[in-house]
Amino acid sequence: MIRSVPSRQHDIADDLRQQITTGRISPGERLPSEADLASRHKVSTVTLRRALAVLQSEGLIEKVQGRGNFVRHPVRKIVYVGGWGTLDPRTAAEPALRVTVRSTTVQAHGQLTTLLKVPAGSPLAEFSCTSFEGESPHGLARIYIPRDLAPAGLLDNASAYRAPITRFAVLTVSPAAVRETVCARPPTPEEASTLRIASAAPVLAITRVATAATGRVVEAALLAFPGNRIDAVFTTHHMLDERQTQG
Amino acid sequence: MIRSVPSRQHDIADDLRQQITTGRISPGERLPSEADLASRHKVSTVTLRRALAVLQSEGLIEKVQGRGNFVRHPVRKIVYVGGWGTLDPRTAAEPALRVTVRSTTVQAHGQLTTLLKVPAGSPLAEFSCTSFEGESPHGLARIYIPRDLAPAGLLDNASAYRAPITRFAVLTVSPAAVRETVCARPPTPEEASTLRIASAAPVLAITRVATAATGRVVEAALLAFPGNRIDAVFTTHHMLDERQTQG
DNA sequence: CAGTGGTCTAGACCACGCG
DNA sequence: GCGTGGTCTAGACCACTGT
Repeated sequence: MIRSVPSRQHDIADDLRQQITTGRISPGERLPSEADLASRHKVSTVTLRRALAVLQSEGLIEKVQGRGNFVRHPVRKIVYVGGWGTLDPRTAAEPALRVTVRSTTVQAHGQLTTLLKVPAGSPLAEFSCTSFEGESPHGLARIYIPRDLAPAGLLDNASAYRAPITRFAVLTVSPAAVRETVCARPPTPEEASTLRIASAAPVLAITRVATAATGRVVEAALLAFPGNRIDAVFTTHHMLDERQTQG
Repeated sequence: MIRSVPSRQHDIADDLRQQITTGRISPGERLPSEADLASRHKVSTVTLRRALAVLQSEGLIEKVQGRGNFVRHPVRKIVYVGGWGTLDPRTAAEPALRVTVRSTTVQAHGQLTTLLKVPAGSPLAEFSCTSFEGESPHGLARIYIPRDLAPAGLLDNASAYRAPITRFAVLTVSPAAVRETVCARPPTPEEASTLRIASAAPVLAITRVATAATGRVVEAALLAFPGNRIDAVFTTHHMLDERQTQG
């Protein structure tokens, strides 16, 4: 058995997890201070903090320096719908989320030149998006579009734009192809603080490149979500020109 | 500035990361013992171990109890190709990987009944796959197929099966639709030990459900990869007017 | 200011791997 | 047995948040 030596930190994590999932501690509520919890469970602060780190990596609690540890609101998993495709019913039923959008113009550099296949220095419209679910942020995006393709209105009045926020979509036309690359990685310091996750908690990072029928790349998006708060769903339908042996 | 107080653990992590990425410590090589490193950097063992945890969560090192900390082989990112689609050129160029496959018959239960849309207790063929890149494991899969759809030969002679291993494909026919759900989460204890990652290091978990044209679910696969060692790529083509021909 | 989390120390003991 | 990593302690000091 792997758990032959049940570590104190996991015992405590299990105990607190129980209290959270059974509702004995309500979402939004503050946990007792770490010093309290440590003395209650008769462990050192280091051990107690490791227990909390487990819960944080599971997305159950949120740490705020100087204020305390808080139970996150019920893990209503956000659904990211890949492929610019049809909307999942669950997405349509998404609760109201707030999205802040800030748009600027930047020059292509580094990775962006590769993704967008433009020379360095090309003017790009950059949209920095952060979405919130109530208080807690739950998504980050930087979307880059060649300057001449950016919808004019957006640059002036970004806040008026109401988009399918789980996708951070800005384009108004459907591209011919979308390639999305997904990986799990530790958050950058900026992401960790913005999303209120631990530097140990993974983010689900999605790099989305949309290409027009002409082959021109019309959008590159760098998205980051708290790994435990999102499911990215990709649906692929196969044309019937392939052999279909299922009766 | 976020780094106003550059923590010792990050300084050390940065230093070691430098030595690893510049090749001053070779892949496969063992790092000095934690006690050594701690005294060299003049930090406590706890702090040094936190520094190593950072590198581990980045997939740079591998900890082996009783033996030491080892530099992982160059992060050759595995590419998981979603959607049962055409193979990415990079996938075709994948190095030889070893895959172990163990097949058994189980009865549908829990989540499986939902995924496969079969009643509890239905006979399923289960394929437990582990793939290795040299020494290090880099992927886990459990694939479930309704018993009557399982290729007969596989059940008897699984080892003979050589499949596109980055996809853990078992089906020999293309399904009509594939839905893949991706999330990042902490590994289960089993995954952590099999993949040799920390319990804090995220796995990229992919749940794949393949459906035939009839609507019958012909496969459910639960995949887990070390988050930092894989990119999952999903490509969606939109054929609004143009009938695409891949190629 | 008091209370909280964030980082760190200088030890200790245990479990594992290997000769 | 010995060296290794894994867990833990009982403090300490700093940075942040609120009053």
